[in-house]
Amino acid sequence: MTVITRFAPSPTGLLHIGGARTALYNFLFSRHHGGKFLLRIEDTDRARSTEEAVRVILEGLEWLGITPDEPPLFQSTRFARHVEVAHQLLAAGKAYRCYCTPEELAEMRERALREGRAPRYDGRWRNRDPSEAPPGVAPAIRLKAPQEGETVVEDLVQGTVRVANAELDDMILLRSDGTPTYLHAVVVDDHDMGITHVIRGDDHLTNTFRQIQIYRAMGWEVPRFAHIPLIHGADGKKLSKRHGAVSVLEFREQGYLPEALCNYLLRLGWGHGDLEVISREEAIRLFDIKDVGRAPARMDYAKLTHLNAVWLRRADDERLLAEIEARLALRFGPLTETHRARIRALLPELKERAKTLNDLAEAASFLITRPEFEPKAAALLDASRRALLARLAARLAETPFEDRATLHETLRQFAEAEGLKLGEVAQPLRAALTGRTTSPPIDATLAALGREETLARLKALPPLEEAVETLRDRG
RNA sequence: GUCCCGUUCGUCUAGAGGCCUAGGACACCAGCCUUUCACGUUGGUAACACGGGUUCGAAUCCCGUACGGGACGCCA
Repeated sequence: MTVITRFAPSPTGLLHIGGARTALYNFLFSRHHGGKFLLRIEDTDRARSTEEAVRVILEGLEWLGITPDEPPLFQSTRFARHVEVAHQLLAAGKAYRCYCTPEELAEMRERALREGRAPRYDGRWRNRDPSEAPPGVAPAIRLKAPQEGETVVEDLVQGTVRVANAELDDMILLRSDGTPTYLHAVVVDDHDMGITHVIRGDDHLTNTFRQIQIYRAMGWEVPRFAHIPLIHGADGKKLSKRHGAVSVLEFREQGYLPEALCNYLLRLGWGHGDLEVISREEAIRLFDIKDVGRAPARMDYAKLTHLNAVWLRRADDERLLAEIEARLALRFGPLTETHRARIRALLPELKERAKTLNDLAEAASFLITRPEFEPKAAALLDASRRALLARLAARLAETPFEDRATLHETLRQFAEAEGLKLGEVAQPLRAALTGRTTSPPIDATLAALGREETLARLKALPPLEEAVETLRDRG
């Protein structure tokens, strides 16, 4: 049997990391078993569904590399089929029309709650004769669910979960306005799509019992289920639109790499020994739904960021260059080939130091624009250091810049001649060239910037007394 | 309220009765490396929710308690 899984988000909000992880697990599971992964957009709630949300889901999945094997199916297009199945059930005597009014149901619920019972439909139309139907009332169609025995889910994650059928009431299949309910539509679609494994959030676990009853009533094969725990926010509360649920696209904007986010999401609720850094290929090879934990996990940005730094260091330089360029161009306009060459030259050093693409772009910015000086850097550029740098400039004017080792040696000899330690030369130089007190190694920085630009910056050092004063005033 | 699920360092997890003096990762602290910052590296702080069983032996099995989560809709 070919494994077919699906991700079935409703386009009423964002694609947040909880949804993204569900999609990832479905994807990995199907790939691990050489099967298919499908996408179904559950847009039956027309009032709340938006095209924008659909776009965000599609774009988010695309970015994460979790793409379906077939074009997405929109649930709203399946309306007629949902109705058809409900009527089949009706004709087979496995469903019935219920003429209860909303007021009646509300009262039923209230009384149950008051008497400490679970709020359930009491089945008052289950066995009534259709001739008793009140005139002018449009009926809902309810499933004639078994009342005795129990319904069991052999869940791949949760294990065997059973509930007494007496706990379940007769669910509505078709509303009185003729539209299908979610629970019914999902079953019909999953069946028609040939879904073999339903992997979803464990907030659906208790829905599963009712869904199984529909499969049974139709005589359909019941798929395997795997209910994975929800992801909670950093504060341990459920992720919701109002509460820490950010779109996966925001992670992209913040400079996270899709492979890092996937790696993080994979490890959130799943583990394989001591493995932490896991590629897509390894994930496909190792992923087993049985290894998914049962407790909800919390989002931890620090770990995500760490993983991002790991993947950043492994990333291809040209790809990173494109990402940096896209970000810097927003601030400084199009880059020139000279700029690109500088970034390329320093990239191996820059990527060691960055946690996100945004960090990386920021750290590279001095290569394409004259720096603004941080107070601590400005403080390094007092009169005597400026004189020192002027003497150094004369030496650098005669030094080839192609080779880091040569530059390093030049600096070392210069420092020695001045009776200084290397750092006492390197720090003012770094400050003058980058405007900061931290940067990649000074020889690499010089080499990337080139002789012409280096000398120009040393010559054109702006007066920075003001900054120095400010720093002094602050203590 | 009823039903369902869960509970190992701050966080993510390893752990399928003896391999556990409970391992790894992030974060944190200290040291080393060093031209700054990172990287790297060495070490450290830190957990089996609680109470009863079962067993020669329990983080692992059973029961209860507490706490957390989810579901109970003519929402999805």
